[in-house]
Amino acid sequence: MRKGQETRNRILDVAEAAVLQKGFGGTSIEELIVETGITKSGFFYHFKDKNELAKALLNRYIENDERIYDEIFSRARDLMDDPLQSFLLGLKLLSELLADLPNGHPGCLVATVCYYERLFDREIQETNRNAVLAWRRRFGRMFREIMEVYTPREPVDVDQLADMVSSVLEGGIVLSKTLKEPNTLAEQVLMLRTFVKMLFLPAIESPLVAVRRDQIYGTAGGSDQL
Amino acid sequence: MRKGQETRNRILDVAEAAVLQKGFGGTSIEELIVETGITKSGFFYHFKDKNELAKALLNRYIENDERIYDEIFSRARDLMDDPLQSFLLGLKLLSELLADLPNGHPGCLVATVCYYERLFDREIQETNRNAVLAWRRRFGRMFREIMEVYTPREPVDVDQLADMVSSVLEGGIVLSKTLKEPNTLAEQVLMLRTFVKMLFLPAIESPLVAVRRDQIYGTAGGSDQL
DNA sequence: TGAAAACTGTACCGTGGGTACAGGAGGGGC
DNA sequence: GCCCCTCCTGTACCCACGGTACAGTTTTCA
Repeated sequence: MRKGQETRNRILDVAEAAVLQKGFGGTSIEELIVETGITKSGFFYHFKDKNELAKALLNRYIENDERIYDEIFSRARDLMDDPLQSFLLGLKLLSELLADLPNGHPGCLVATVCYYERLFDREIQETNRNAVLAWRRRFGRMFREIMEVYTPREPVDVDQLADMVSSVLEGGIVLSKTLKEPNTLAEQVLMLRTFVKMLFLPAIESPLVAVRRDQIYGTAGGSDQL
Repeated sequence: MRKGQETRNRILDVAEAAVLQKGFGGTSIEELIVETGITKSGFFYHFKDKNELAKALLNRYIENDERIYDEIFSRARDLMDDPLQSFLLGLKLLSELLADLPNGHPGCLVATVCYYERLFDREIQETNRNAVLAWRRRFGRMFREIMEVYTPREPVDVDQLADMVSSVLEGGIVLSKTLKEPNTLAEQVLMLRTFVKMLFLPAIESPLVAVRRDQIYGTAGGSDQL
């Protein structure tokens, strides 16, 4: 039982890398079994067909993705008490993590599935949709918390704001991969951070404003701390 | 000569729709010739292999894409004299155009190629890279013009800012397609517009602005003008 | 030690990408 | 009226890949 899981995971590891580079249609089962070091029969013992492989791949990817966001933003939450500062720190940590990926971000499976949709069954499409909705809820929750304390400079819909985080990440990955510039993704995340900062931290300067708001958030020194 | 081009374009039309839904690997030549109403030999008369089809598809897509941006932003330029107002109008027009697409945005071929890269030759990858660089130059040019008149509230790199436009578009497409919510893409573009607006149109209202640069950040009340 | 789990090996099928030609319809230029 | 060129059709064939079927073998662990 343990051995089986191990092999299964090895297949998934190899498959994930291949699929992110070549898409599902471009990845052959043949190459997966060669690289994993098993036989075709062995492969079909673990996954009854390619669709089932995709399902397992996507679920594992989403779980891992969620875990990373959990870690980063809960760490940021521990370090900063203020929800906005905590979120801004989270974005900074995220951008650092992305910048440290040795070969750049390998790609997002959600996007891969999105551009392959019609060949998968409803279940996978629903899983993918739910993953994006989970991002919306995650970041939406954070922005709602922020909005309990801060008033945005411009009127914004919380869900749309939350989606902006996902958009910039997905788009940043595409740009980074296409340009073969690993940094681009990290830079885009920092750009998003600038957006959020500007949206909630009014430029001011004017102490008149802050006083009336029964909260004064002060930051010292240059404008680019976490 | 005219007849040939016509057939070729029909193949490309069918292929583009199919590829955006199922990826290159998921699109069979068989289905293309059935839907186009030609024979296999006919297909290979126009394209010597799938790679050449991809090349033609990508080039046509990019050309069309550029044409659309040219139209939108030059129209905006005609209507507004100020570079910032013109750009903001352009984003508005773009979001309206995207919102009016009957079945939502069909997907971006640049992203499709990006997630399929390894199976194409260097030429296609370079074409794709150049398309993204062209976006960077296009929007970068616009932001540089804006910056001759306006000073951004936060220090930003022009190229990174330009890339933000591409990121939000690419990411918005992925979200929109995955969620099956056509509006999401248009909303994301408007969100980006909000970002640009905030970045260049200083908050306003306090003539005291910048009194003290070693600042006190407060939160202001309702502040939702352009 | 024995049953279940985790495979291997072999053989076979259909589909799809691709090649190789041979030939035919239709139009334009001479 | 003929010829040539473009734009195809038809046929036949090859290999890679996804997938099935199933019999047999090794490994694991209770």
